[in-house]
Formats: sequence, structure tokens, C-alpha cells
Amino acid sequence: MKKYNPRKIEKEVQKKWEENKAYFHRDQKDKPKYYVLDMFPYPSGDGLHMGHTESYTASDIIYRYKRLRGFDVLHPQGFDSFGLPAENYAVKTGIHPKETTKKNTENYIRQMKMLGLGHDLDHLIYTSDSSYYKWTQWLFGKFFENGLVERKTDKINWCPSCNTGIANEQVENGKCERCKTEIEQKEVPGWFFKITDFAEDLINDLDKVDWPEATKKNQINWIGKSEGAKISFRIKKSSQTDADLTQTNTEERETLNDEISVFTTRPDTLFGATYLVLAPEHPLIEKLKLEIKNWSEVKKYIERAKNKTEMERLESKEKTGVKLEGLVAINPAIAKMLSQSQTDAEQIQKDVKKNILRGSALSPRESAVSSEAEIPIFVADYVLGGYGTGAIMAVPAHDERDFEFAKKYDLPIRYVTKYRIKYVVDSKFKIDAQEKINNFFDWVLKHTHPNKTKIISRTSTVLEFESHDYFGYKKNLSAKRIINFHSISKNVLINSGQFDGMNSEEAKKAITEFVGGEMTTNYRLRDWSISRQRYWGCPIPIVYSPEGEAKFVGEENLPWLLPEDVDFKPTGTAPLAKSKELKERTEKIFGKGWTPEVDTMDTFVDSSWYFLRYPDPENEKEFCSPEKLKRWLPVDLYIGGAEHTYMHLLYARFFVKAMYKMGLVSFNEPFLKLRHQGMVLDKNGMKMSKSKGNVVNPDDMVKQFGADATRMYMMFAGPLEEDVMWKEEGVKGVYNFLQKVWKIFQEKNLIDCREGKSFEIDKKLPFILHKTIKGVTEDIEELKFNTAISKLMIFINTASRIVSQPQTDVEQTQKDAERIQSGVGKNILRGSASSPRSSATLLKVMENFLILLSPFAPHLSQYLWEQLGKKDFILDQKWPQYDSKFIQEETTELVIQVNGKVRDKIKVPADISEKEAKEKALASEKIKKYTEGKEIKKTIFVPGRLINLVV
RNA sequence: GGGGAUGUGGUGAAAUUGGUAGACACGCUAGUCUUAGGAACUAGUGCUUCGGCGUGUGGGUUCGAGUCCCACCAUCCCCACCA
Repeated sequence: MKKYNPRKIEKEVQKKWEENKAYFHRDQKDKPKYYVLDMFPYPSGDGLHMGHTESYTASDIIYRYKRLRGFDVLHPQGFDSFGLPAENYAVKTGIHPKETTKKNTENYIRQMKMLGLGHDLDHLIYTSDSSYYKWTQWLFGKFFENGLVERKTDKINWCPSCNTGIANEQVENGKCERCKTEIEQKEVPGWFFKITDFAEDLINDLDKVDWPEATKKNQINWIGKSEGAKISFRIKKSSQTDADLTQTNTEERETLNDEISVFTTRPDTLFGATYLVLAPEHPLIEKLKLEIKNWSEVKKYIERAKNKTEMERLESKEKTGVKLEGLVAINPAIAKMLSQSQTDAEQIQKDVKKNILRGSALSPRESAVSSEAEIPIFVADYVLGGYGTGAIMAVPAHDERDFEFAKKYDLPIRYVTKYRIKYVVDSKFKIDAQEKINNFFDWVLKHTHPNKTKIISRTSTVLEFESHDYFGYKKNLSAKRIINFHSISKNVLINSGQFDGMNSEEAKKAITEFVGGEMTTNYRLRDWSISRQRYWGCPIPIVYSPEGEAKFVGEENLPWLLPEDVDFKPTGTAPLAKSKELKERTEKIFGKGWTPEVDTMDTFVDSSWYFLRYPDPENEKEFCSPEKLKRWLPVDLYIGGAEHTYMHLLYARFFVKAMYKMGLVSFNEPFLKLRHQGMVLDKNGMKMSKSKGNVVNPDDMVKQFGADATRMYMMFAGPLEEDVMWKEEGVKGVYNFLQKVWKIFQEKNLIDCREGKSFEIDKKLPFILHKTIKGVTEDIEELKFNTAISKLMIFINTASRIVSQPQTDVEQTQKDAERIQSGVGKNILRGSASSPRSSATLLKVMENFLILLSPFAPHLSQYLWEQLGKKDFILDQKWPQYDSKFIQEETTELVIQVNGKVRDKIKVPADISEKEAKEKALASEKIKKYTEGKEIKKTIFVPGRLINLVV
């Protein structure tokens, strides 16, 4: 018998596929469409890694399955071929990125063929090809015309090593996600996509798509919506001397025109705002420097904050800041209260004085300041320049960070809300735990503010008290198991004049209105900065008039080619600035004095729409024809790594939403269903990395085990979304399986059949086949490839026996039947399965099995298919349907439980009635042991499955 | 600090969604065989003091819990001074 020789088989089959263009995609309009998409690779010098192998295999299985199910399936591939590595390589070696990219993509294509991936390689996309980036530029033009991309000078994240700006999403822990260099903030003019315009839709529309929940949540988190208010604080010059401070006539002091606008989610605590804090980057600081008495100190602090690396910021958790001497802000709520009524004003002054709490004793100086609406202003780096307005109102009583800062700088703390909390000990909790309960109550009280907590009642099982919503006691609220219930009354305002007694939620709006503020929604998401001062990217199709006005180069000038006459070396100014050709081209077309934009686009722009190009990759008139867009999009299934949650997946969604708004597409979510593959780890569960030298690559694995085994192992090792540990011992399992498949097809009996000899087959073979069809089909639909494969294994294990010894060993056959896969249970076969006992049936069974196997092991199944005398491709067959009449069981094993414990199992007809089942159960010797002399109080019967006797 | 995920044999993992825990594999143990191979085949393989006990731990709901509820522990990932 010939041995299973994957290398030989796979080469032969691949050659045949290629010669016949088996994966060439032609629209078949009579069939329903299915679009299964891979995340296209960046063609690096290392070739495909195992992560690609896994996710591409998964999508390839779906592709083959859907094709067999009669769908017209689009399964395209391409290359995200612009990007830094090729450029850096060019800097090092002088080889043009074009060359590197070509070489690398060729290697990728070779590997994809080697793995037997059924991509349509005749319609590949390269984002660095001008026939593609022409449309990237065209889209940019559309965005430009519609005001969805704008040029502004803003602080951007600058990577000093890559010498380019990068997007917020590309910063990891303050470092460049690519080269791990500390990111600096730099003011650079650049282009920004207005992704923030779509923040709300980007959150809400996640409801419409079938994506992993974790991915959705992460995106929502990243967008970071928070509702609150913008409130303005007027600024005044403050007196400088202690003597002045005693004359607290605020009206006499000069009010400045500038105001400080803050964003807060807790406008209800405005009366408790006892100081303001500006981020070091806040523009007002520079603007008011003449008014700031301690300017040199402030300036020093700002400089230091700027130069602080992320590491330093993380290390020193302690908050720092500097007070802006010479300036004060006016708490608008208190000010308005004071001006409203003299009596009120007196009252509030009294209240204020009475309710000031602080880390240490009040100094006369602060006492004077804090008893007014005037509050000091600080600059501190715990406030971020990039979030909200870059300024906060600090409410130390109700915010942990503000509290910490206030304590350090000895600032007033004013409580303006309170909670009522009640703990009730669970009645089931026995009284002997009284000590525990006491300890717990003490613990709770210890963690509240002793002088701000009022105990309302305390008994042995109830503790009720009032406190402020200061964070302390919130931690570990239910730390001890003995408490089963606690209630928190609504947060209610105090020390807030006319708002006292109002609940916190209502007060947010009321107080905001009261001071003329505005309820707003704030997002963490920033606009997408896409300008890159690098060479190997898509040129931004913009030119500037002599007056400096930006103009889109126009559709007729597309593609706006990437110039070739440049030096790649990154210097911080864009390489394109050195291109003579680009400059001449610009002047030639637009006139003297016109200059080209010299930045290139972030490569994520290229990948934000590539899936729209696939249905119509050769179209020279449109990025994709409307008919093809309508037929193929949105994408039905997208498989790829979870690491793209914040960047690619967010950007692509934004692009489609913007295009929808512009009327370019008729859908607003690109990917209906998304699944991630897990990571491929080494045998010890470690990440693979070059530096650790534990990288496994597809070439070696295919050489060693063949493509089919490599593919199958990745799928068999566990669920798709979980990590796979690459253990070579593990590959053996699927290799053995493939060998068994090979062997069964070399059996004499099967060969005889093929040659037309009639032959009695065991009637259970069709039964198992139909079970397998059902199981494998359901599993593939749910992307549960690991269990689908196990079902194929079960089929082969049983079938090998039958095929190798068809006439004999009835007992063994019976045993096999009992071992049939889990879904079937240990059922006895239906005798009535109408299997004509002929060679035709055996062949049919085995043919069907090959079709089931083919998505997983396309080479072997095709090879054996031909061995059965077929001339065509297994790809073009029909996926088998199971017939439920073959699956129905006549008898079943009934589990008998006594008090919920399994005590016996008996074989009974599948449709046994409860009454009969009970009789049979009680007749069992094993059961009698447990029921003897006892009354059966209750019987639970699950038809066909189990009976539970309660005694 | 916030968010998320995961805990099941020696190992990777199954479990029709509340109904026989450990399918299918790897590994291991014994045996058979010989074109000595990456063999193949057969039997066995959760623990056990043979009463039982077993899905990270402790409670709860239920006739019945890996699955549902509460709390805790551990590991991993992501975000992180986001007002």
C-alpha cells in the first residue's frame, strides 16, 4: 500500500487548482452572495506568521463550506503594502520600497498557495499601487469637499525615532506602538479626519452588528463618552498682600475678560468647587503670564511637566502643581447666590464658614479667601491638556484626585452632597456571628469620615448612617459576606443654598442652568491625525496656493503619484519636500508659486476602505461600481486579530459612516459579523518572538507535516478565538487522522467497490454519516471547527473498521455503534435505515465524507476524490444534506437518578412514557437498593433522557 | 484605579444551554504484529481507603448546577490621573 505522502499530494493538487484557476472569482448572479474577508497582511520580510495561518485557514474553511452550500463567495486577498518597515529597510539598504514590497508580496503569495488557501489570487489588491491609491486620494478629495477632513495645527503625538506624527490610537503607554520610543507632544500642522463627528454613531451602531462583546465594549470605552456640563469661571486679579486680603471687597478688583471653561460630569457639586486646575498646556496660562506674579515658578513647572516621560509620571503618583499667584477665579454658583440676596449671601457665608473641612487647621489667609466666591487657580499635570477643556473645577470633597491634591496643598474641602446608607444583616446569617457583624460595622464606620458621618441607627443587625459621597467607604462596600443587603439613598445636596435637598441628578441640570453653563457630552476620542512625514505612503492630494490656501488636486490629476526622486532618510521634514519632480508637477499644473502637500497619509487610511475595492478591483472609473457595492457589501464575515480593535476596526467603521453620509455607499456598518482568532503561542504558552528564538513558521510546518495537517491542527487545538499553543506532539493527532483517511481509501474493499463490485455494507454506515453531516454542518456554522474535526475523526474511526472487515464481527460492529459521537449517544442503530446494500452506497458515503472533510483538508480530499475516479473538483460539489430519518433513534439509554444522583442506566425505547419508565426504573436491582422501603415523593421525567426519583 | 476574559484529568480540550462531567486528541500503561516506521492495531487510563469524591474557593436557588444567583481567590489581556 502506498503511504500517505502529503508533500506529493499537495503539490499535485495545487498545480491542478492553479492550472484550472479553481479560485478565480466570477460573479454568479443566480446564487446568493457571501463575502468572507481576511484582514490583509502587511507584506513584511518575515513572511506569513502563524497568526495569519490560523485566521486565513478559518476563513478558508468558511469559504469552501459556503461555496459548497451553493453561495457565490467572494474570498479576496491583498496587501497593505505601504508602510514604515519597507521604508526603514530602504533607508538602511538603499533598496527602493517598491522592490522590497514586490519581493515580499511574492513570498506571501507563494505561502498562501502552499497552505492551500483558496483566495482569488487573480484579483489581488496592493494599496501601494497607483491604481489603488488613486481611489484613496479620490476619497480624500470627497472628504475634503464635504468638510470631513481638515487641516489644523494642533498638538500631535510625535515619534522622534520614526520622525513622524502618529495618531492617538498608535500610542501605547506613551510609547510608539511601532518602535517603542517615548512619544513627544509637538505642534505640527496636519490633516485630521473628523472622526469625532461620528462618535455617537460609532457607539450606537454597534448594536446592529454581530461582533464579540468585548470588542464592542473596548470600542465604546475608547470613544469614552461622558455626559456633563461646561461651566465658565470668570477670572480676577487678586490682591497680593495679606493686608489686601483682609479687605475682601471683590468688586473693587479688576475683572479680566478671559474666562476659564471647565468640563465636569458633576455640575451638581459646583458649590463644592474650591479651586480650579489648568493643564500645563492650557493656552490661558501663557496668555495671562503678565498677571501671574510667580510666572518664573509656573513656567518652570510647565517646562518640567512637558519633559516628564510617561515613566516618570507613572512612578511618582503624587500630585504636583503650582498656584497661579495674582489670579483668582469666581465660583459662579456662589457668586450668583451672593448677588441674588443679601440675606442669602449672609447665610451662605455662614454656611461656608461652618462647613469648611480641611486636612489641617485653617490659616487666616485661606479662611478669608475661601469664605468668598473666590477660589484659587492652579496648574497641575494631573489635569490633561487633551481631554475636555484642559481645565477642571476641583471638588476635593467628592473626587479622589482633587482630595489628594487639596490635602497636599492645604486647600479647603467643602461637602455638598450626602448619602444615606443602610446595612441589614441577612436573617439567615446565624446569631453566633455577632462578633463578625460588629467588626464589619466598625470597619465600615472607620472608612467613612468620622466627623462627617452621622449614625442614624445601629443595632446588632442593622447599621444606618448618613455620609458624604466621599470615596472611602465605597471601596469594599460588601467586603464581608455577612451583609446581604444595603441601600443607598439618592445622593442629596447640602450646603448648596437654594438647591439643598434636591437630588444629585436633578441638580446637575438645575445648577448648570443657574450659572449659565451648558450640558454637553464629551468624548475621549480625538480627531484622527493622518499626516505622516514619511515617504512610503499615499501622497495627500492637496496643493497650496501662493496665499497658502489648500486645494484638492482634482479628480483629473489622480493618481497624484508618489514621486521617485527623493531621499528616504527621515529628518523630521517630509521626504517629499525634497522632490523636484513633485514641485515642478505642481507648478506646471496649478501655476507659479503653488506648492504641493508633502506629507503622506497614515497607512490606516489605505486599509479603511480596501474591502470596498475587492468586488471591483480593476475598475478604472470608480472605486467600485454601485451595482457591485450593492451586491457584495457589507462584508458577511470578517476574521482577524483583536489587536485591531482601536485602530483599523474603528477607522474602517468611521470611513463607511462618512461615505454613507456623503451618499457614496448605502450601508453604514462595514462588517456584519466579526470574529477574532486567538494568538499562536509556543509550546510553553509564550508569545513567539524573534528575540526569544521560539518562532514557528508556516514553511517549516508544512514541510514537516503538510499543509492539511498544519491547517487542521490549528483548528483542532481549541476554539478559534482562544490561544493555540503550538505543540508538535499535538500535530500528530491530526496527522494520524489524515493517515487513517488515506488508508481507508486504499482498502481493498473500497477499491473493489470503485471497480463496480457489489458489496454488502453495514447499515450503520449511512447512519453515522448522517450524524456526521448534521454535526459538522452545525459546528461550521458556529465556527466551532475543533468539534467539527472531532466528529470527522469519530466517523473515520468507525468507518475504518467497517470498511476493512465488512462481513464479520457483528459484535464489534455493535460496540462501535454504541460509541458513536456524543450527539448520538450510545444508541442502537435503526434497523430500518433503508440502505441498499451495494457498492454504490459505500462509495456514496465515502464521497460525502470527502466533501465534509474538504474545507479542512482540501488537498487530501481532492486527491482522494480523484482516486474515486472523479475528474472534477471537490470544490464544485454540493454539500451533503442529512436526512433525519437516518438519525432518529429507536432506543435510548435512560439515566435513572435517585435524589439527583445517577444510580443506573437502562436501555429503553426512545419514546418511552413516564409511567413505563418509572416502572422499569423501580424494577432495577441497583435502584431497589436506594428506594427499598421508602416512599417515592416525586418523579421528574425528561423524555428520552432521564428519570429522577425523589425519596 | 477602570474595563474585559479565563479557571474542568498528566496535557490541548468537549459537554445539545439546568439533565450521564471529561467527547475527540496528545501523553502514559500493558499486549499483538513486523517491509523497524514519525509505525500500526487491541485493551486500559479523573481521584479513591471501593463507602464514595470530583469542574479555582465559600455560600445560595433547584428533584438535579461545570452551566443560574451572591461573595471571594488566582491568572492573563486591554485601558489608565478622562474630571
